[in-house]
Amino acid sequence: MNKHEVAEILREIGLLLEIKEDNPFKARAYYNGARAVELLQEDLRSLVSENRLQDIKGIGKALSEKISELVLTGDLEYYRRLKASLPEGLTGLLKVKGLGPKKVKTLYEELGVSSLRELEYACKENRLVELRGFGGKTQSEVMAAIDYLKKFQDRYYYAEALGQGLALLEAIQSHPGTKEASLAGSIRRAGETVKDIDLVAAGDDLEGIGRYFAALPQVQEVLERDGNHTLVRLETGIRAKLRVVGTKEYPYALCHFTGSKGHNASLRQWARGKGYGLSEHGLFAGEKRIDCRSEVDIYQVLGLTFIPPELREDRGEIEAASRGQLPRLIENSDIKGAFHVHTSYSDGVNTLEEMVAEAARLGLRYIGISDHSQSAYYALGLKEDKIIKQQEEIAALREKYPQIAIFSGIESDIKADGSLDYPDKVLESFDFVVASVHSHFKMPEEEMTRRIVRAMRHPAVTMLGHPTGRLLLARDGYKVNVETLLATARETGVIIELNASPARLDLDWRHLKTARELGVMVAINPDAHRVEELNDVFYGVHVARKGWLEKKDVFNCRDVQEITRFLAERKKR
DNA sequence: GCCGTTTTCGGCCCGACTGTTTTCAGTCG
Repeated sequence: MNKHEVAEILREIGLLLEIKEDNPFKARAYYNGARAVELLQEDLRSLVSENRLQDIKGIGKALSEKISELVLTGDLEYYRRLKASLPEGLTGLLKVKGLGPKKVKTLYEELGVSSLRELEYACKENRLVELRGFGGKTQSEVMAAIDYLKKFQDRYYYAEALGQGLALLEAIQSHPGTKEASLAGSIRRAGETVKDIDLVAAGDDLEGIGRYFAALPQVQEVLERDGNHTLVRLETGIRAKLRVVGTKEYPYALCHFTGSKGHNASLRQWARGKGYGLSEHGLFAGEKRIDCRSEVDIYQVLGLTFIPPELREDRGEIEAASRGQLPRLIENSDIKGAFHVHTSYSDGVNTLEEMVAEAARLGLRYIGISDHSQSAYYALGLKEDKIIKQQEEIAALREKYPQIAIFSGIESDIKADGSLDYPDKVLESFDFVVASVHSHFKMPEEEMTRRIVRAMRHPAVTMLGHPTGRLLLARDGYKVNVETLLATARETGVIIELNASPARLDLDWRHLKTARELGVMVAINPDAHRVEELNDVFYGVHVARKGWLEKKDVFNCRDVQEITRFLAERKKR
């Protein structure tokens, strides 16, 4: 059992303990333990076998024993008994706004409610009002929350939210009363999906700015409105929330409302350790208020280098900042070219020349064309005659567009047994090969991992495309052991794709950090099927930043000579 | 359940909000 699975179980134990109304601090100890395990730099298994778990802050005798049991046997007696003592699905009730562990416990014990459906029914029967700590309002809130869950549980792609967020930001900044303003929340942290657009602004006329925001043309409905906080639904359906504060409070409010929740908690804990109290209103040393003009100041007073918003996920960034070891994150301007581009030879909308011309217009120094391979018949995968034709056209375009290097490649399906889609001789005719899974998604994890590892070991393979196959907001990826894939990448020199399509953003940023630590090279690929999608590469940059990547970790930040040399040398192996 | 240049016992991040209370518990971000 790996550290993420262990952390997941510790976290669930915390939730179950809260519902069982055990000591709340005991539950917190499990949450802290989960976090500590997730942030481990060292191999969990060695810590267990060398009996050193208790050296880690947040893990004492009891947790150490439980973690060992999980790692060694893959099971935990305590967890199983705890789970069996409560009905399955009870934790699902926590998703209802207004319900926490205590109320869930009451609902279960008094009414026997343990699922959303039962809860909905109990509300209709007017059963909640009689419960201690509940009342008429709670019941109607719960009913509304269930409706809400059913209707509006939708989240949005980062890419679609970002454009709208920036438009709102620009509008707020243009208001004469606005002194400063910024995106906040998960959209500022570049989360792969977001549920709403958070904004924070500073000015003297709090009321006026809020009113102005609520009256913007893209606002369809004002959902909540009071002194300094305005929640609206935009025409597109997405919600946007603006908070306006005084100029002095702005840096603290921005920091607070940027989150993440975990980062805030850890930052406050860190501040407390330094003798400060931190909240969205200020930074205090006892009664004395410290004056900070910006987020940079706040972090500095706390002995930390500035932590870019993308990194504020409570994954070791505070510790790294305290040691001055935060990465120097990649930026849009570091991108020199783009691989994994489709054309009308297969399922792309634009022609080869149109894609090349657009890439040149964007100032890219190279482009890597990779249409689908022959067994991807649904995507008009290329038969050998078309490959020859495309390669001839590429040769001609190289003459016509000397300002941009064009690499000829293919996105080869990884077949069920892990073999590739053409004979070696054909594969060798490309400058590069992206290997991707497009079929047989439902294999068991071990088999899928073996399949992909076999493909990665093929000498013609340059990159592994969308490593987990997930489609955000639509389907989970196939089951695969990403750690093994990364280890294989390290061993074979295969580049791991960060597929920058807004619906994929795959490999997930949580794994990118591991890739970086292993020294695995990452390519930020737009997987473009039309000219506009070449720009998607920049959404990938946001996610790469979230994964702690620097310019040097990213293949397509290299200049064209380096790329040419790299690809030539790989072919010689 | 964990932890200690404030503590080996008595704390554990902070503040706002809500609805239920009659001084506060629970939830949220």
